[in-house]
Amino acid sequence: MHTDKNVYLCPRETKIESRMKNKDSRLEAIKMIVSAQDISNQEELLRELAKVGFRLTQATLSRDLKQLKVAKATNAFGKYIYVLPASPLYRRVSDSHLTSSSLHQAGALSVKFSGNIAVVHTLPGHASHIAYDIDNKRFEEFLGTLAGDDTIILVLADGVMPATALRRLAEVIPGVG
Amino acid sequence: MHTDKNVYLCPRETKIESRMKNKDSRLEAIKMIVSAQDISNQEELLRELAKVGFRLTQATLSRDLKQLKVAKATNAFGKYIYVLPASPLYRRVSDSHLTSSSLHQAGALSVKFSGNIAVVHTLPGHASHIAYDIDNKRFEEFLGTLAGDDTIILVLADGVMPATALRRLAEVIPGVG
DNA sequence: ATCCGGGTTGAATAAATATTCATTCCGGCA
DNA sequence: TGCCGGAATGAATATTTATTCAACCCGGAT
Repeated sequence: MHTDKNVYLCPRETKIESRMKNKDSRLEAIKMIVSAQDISNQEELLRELAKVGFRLTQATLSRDLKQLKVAKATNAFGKYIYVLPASPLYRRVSDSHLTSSSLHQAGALSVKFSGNIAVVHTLPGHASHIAYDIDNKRFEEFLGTLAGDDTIILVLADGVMPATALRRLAEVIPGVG
Repeated sequence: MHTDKNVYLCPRETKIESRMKNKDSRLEAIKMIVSAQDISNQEELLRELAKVGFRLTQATLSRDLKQLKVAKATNAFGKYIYVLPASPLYRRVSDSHLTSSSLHQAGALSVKFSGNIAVVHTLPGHASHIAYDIDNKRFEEFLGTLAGDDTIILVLADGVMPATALRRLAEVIPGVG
């Protein structure tokens, strides 16, 4: 038995729209709750949803979570919690790496240019680490990096001069240039 | 009945060290496998581990995953997969809604061009998957792709315009362009 | 030596979660 | 109008995952 037809009274909305709205707002509520508190399982979440007026079964909730791509993870205290997929806008910023720059000085060996490509050679194993730091700076001059073990390929934006690129790289790899 | 005492023969290691090493290398293997391929459930992971010589039960695997904080999530294609916490893909966010443009849906975040190179940024961990899809299309316009964790470098054939490349990419990444 | 405690594990089981199946509610179309 | 198809949903069920319990191994303290 569905309750939708009783829940939405606005005469200007078709029932389909009402149901959509119902589901959508439920999904919103789920996101809200999951991000606001530690939810360990679906029953718990069901209870929270009930508090806000959403009546649904575990089956539906499971489908909702799948649609929202909510994941079940373990927090620092070994407790299971649901987490939202991270928005790319809030990507993690490297903290510890950037400070220990003297390591990088030893890590990077050379930078060479060809066309719109720069190739950075590093000590074996250091490439992804350094590339990670470069990425986190989000320089407009660099479209992206791709790291192997001891080599980074760095794509420069159109029209960027090697000298400019070197200046940017110097922020990550002191001693370069 | 445990098999540890039969498994490790090196006389220079104490049994405790052996067991630690065993578990540690097993955890390493788990991280490796989980980051390299799409694992949907623990049985699947058990089979992969068996291929590499690790014998353990689902109970132990469950504990390992909890310790590693591996999360079960849903990928862009609605399939359940395990993801490592190291990737910032899953973390707690409080304010932001899931800005799910269709780009985002497919795991791709942006496409930029420079000269004969296109750089595709993706959600962490999605690059090789998307690159794989691009490769499978065997577009004449693309000479090849190279994928890292969240970046794809795509080499365009001579004379191919960004607009053309975008049209091709749109076949793989709905919403591009 | 003997006990105690912490850590690891498997088997069995409990708990949690996903899916199947059936139903309802439309909207579109012949 | 009546029929078809798709979306949403709940109940029941299947599947998956976590935990309980007992056993074992060791190291250190008594």
